[in-house]
Amino acid sequence: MKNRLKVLRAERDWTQADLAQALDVSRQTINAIEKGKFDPSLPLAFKVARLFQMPIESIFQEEP
Amino acid sequence: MKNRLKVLRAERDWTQADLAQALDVSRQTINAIEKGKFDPSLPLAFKVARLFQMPIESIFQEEP
DNA sequence: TTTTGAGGTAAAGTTTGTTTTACATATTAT
DNA sequence: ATAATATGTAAAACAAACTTTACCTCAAAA
Repeated sequence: MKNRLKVLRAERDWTQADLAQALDVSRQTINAIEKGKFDPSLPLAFKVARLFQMPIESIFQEEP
Repeated sequence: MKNRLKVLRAERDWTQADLAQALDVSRQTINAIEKGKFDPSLPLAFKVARLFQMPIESIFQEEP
């Protein structure tokens, strides 16, 4: 799975720590997701979508 | 998280085993998700959405 | 009335997601 | 040039997702 977290963060000038706090997860979790180490859980993906107010599919995408 | 798997299955007259096979997971996984025992992973949610050709949010919903 | 198919469940085990702590490197501000 | 902030990473531990095996109940079919 690819994701646009880094870009969405940049658009808002948020740090990984900022995003982590907004989502109530650790900064390492954000870093790991951004670096593709693992995918978020579905509940966390929903929180991300709600935070950015866009569909999950426009933030996370299956890799071809 | 709530989900509409049971209804989507029923509309297609699919068994839990049918759906499990289509998604390449075990029947117990489908049963557990339908019964709310746990949420699917994000990759599995994407497979479900692709199979039913609808957005993740129209299949899975955060509980109020 | 026996068999079959569908759904529910449980235990044990593996894999994946997440936290905490900790440190290292890079970038920015003073 | 130094200090502070942002990012990358790693290990250990725990939690959640998923598999396999196995068994049980119920309803419908044969």
